[in-house]
Amino acid sequence: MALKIGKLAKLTHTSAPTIRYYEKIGLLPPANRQDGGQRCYGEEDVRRLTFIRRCRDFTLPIEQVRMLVSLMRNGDRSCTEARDVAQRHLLLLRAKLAELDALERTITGLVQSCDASRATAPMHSCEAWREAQR
Amino acid sequence: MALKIGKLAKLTHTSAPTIRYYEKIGLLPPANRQDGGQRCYGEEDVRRLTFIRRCRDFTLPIEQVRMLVSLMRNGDRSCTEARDVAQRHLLLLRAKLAELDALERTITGLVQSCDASRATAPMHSCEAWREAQR
DNA sequence: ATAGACCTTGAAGTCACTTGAGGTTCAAGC
DNA sequence: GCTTGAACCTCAAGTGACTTCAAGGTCTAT
Repeated sequence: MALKIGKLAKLTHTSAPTIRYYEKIGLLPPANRQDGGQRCYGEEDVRRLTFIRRCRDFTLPIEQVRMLVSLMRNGDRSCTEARDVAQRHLLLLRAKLAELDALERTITGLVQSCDASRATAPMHSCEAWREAQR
Repeated sequence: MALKIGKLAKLTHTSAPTIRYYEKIGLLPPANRQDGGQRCYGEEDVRRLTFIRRCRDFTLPIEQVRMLVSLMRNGDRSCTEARDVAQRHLLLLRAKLAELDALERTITGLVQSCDASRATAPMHSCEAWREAQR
């Protein structure tokens, strides 16, 4: 393997500055370096960063992600604490999925009605907008 | 009707400061005031703020929400522009739904495995963590 | 009429990046 | 071997979207 930062960023849907930022705040461990000083990564890093990004996409705060990740790494503690964090956010996550689903329906309807009215009609004739506001 | 800011905040899952902030940056119109100077709102505001919050939950930037809302209000323009914004974000939204779904499965598995191992076992015996990192 | 919840403004603080400046390393083509 | 250009480096400052604070005014229930 041996990925450079740009490749890792692409694989995990993040950005190079974000990865450096995570390293700086200790969410990722200091990366191994090549001779020239450039960071290089392996598969483990891909898995870990993917997990972190998913948590962040769901707006789990950095401090809680840090806790989950640290508990994942040193296996000498009970997982109760981590389980509780996970459990709490699972409820939130489900609520959020429902909200996003509602938004998806709203916007899908919007787009379809706009298309149906041939895209050149004035807004007030675009039923979708009235719908979207309900 | 006639809601005060706190009630509106509760109904729309926002906060009073957030509502004032939205008014300040022009995302919401200046609110009607009672005698004492306190803001009062109606059903229209509930609908509008709910739509705004859903967009924000999905991290649509304020400027794009502003555009959708403004297009919604003055019906004298073609809806093409709004349709495009909506369409672009619909794709993103679906990708995000898939990601959140993946996270939900990961975390559900995590919680279940933790429960199964009786919550007192050390982390390394908690299969869920290894799973979560895939 | 007075306690306590709820409201007002403006300014400062916070979180999680993101961008910019100015320089170094690396892989490819000549 | 040399050059060119993309991708990398560090450090500091900037940004978006709130959130919190300070210092007060208003409203409702007892």
